[in-house]
Amino acid sequence: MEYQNFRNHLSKTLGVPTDSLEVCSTFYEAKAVKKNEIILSEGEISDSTFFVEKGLLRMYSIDKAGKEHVIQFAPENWIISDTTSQLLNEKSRFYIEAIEESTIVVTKEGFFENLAKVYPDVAEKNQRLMFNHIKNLQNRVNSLISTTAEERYLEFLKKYPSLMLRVPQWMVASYLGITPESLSRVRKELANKKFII
Amino acid sequence: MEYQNFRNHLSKTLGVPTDSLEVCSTFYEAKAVKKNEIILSEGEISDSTFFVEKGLLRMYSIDKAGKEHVIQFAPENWIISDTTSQLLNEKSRFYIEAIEESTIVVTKEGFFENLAKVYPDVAEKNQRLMFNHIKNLQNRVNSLISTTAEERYLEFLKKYPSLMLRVPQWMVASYLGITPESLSRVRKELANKKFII
DNA sequence: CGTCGAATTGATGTCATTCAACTACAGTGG
DNA sequence: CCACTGTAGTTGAATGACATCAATTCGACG
Repeated sequence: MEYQNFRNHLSKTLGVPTDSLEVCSTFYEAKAVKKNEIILSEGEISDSTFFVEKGLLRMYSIDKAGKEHVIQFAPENWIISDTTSQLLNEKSRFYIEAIEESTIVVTKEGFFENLAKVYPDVAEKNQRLMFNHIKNLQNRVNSLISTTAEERYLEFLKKYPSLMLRVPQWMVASYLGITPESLSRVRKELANKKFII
Repeated sequence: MEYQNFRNHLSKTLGVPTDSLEVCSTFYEAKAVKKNEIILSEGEISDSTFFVEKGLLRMYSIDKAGKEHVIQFAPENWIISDTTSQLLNEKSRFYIEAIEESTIVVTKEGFFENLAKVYPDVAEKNQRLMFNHIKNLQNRVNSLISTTAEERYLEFLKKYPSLMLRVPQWMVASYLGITPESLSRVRKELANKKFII
């Protein structure tokens, strides 16, 4: 069956039956994206959300100096979107790009509303997901203003154990808010202290 | 009339008439809080949101070393709550405290749901507010990983022009993720460059 | 007026950046 | 199959940004 992860995820997080997708089949479509393909660019307005069926995406910004800064990674079963662009109808300040060859499910405007019509508690469950997102962002802010690069790296390893193996090191550095060189040194330090990596 | 700001705010952001509050009057109450009074502590579980009718609140964390880190300020007409504690039912990791003597409106669990029953598009409008919150947090993360202390200070001044006059400088430093000493020097630098403060 | 926290300032230390050089390795085209 | 190229990662030396510690001043308020 297609969209297996998508179905399971919706079932698990929104509490709808796995065959519930038929009711809003016109509101989503699968898309294969190649490595390094950009599916959302700065300045675009998009009302889509992207569910990662397989593969790995990242969201990042580019500053005036031309440097990239990773805001978020999205491996399998994650939903990623620029909420600003999506609901507030503003131009996106971010890029979303595939780090690996991926399969994503693009849900269009109205998908969740439509699902909510048939399964009323979808709206509430959906809200819960958003709260979770806010929680993660608050944690990230908190950690950025209160911890060192080394601590943030250890947090990252703990929270996303397998991601380090799939994401280029310089992107992780960017996510942590440091340079690739600094991360390299942090890792060396940790290796010396016999924290195995 | 009481709760003037609260009514106006709900009317403006949620599109309900200013006299609509009667329908859910059992779901909120005003509260006067003194300066330095803590209305939510780490470890507590709270299903309330706090609307600032008058005054100024802040949300902050305390790290292992005992240092405070300001996550957010909330002046008049802001809503502040620990979303984690509120909807995910986990213990709060933050404190919420009054910086000035304040009047707040505490809305209890069910307030928005109840309002939404009578005014159906409240739910959607409410979601929009949450997206806005996410947008702000993303901006903050982006700025923390990509800009210097000076840039962040200037951003802060631009975004919250009057707040600098009401918030002790060391709290602003904490919000920016630097020490009070550093902020003092940043300000001195800017003064030299003839950016008037 | 005296006290206490806030803010400033200086001296010094630490962490992370920058720039540059070098290695390792994967992908490309001849 | 090998040479060429480009990107990732590491390392070193110098620099810069911010932190820490200590001393002093400022200012609000009882």
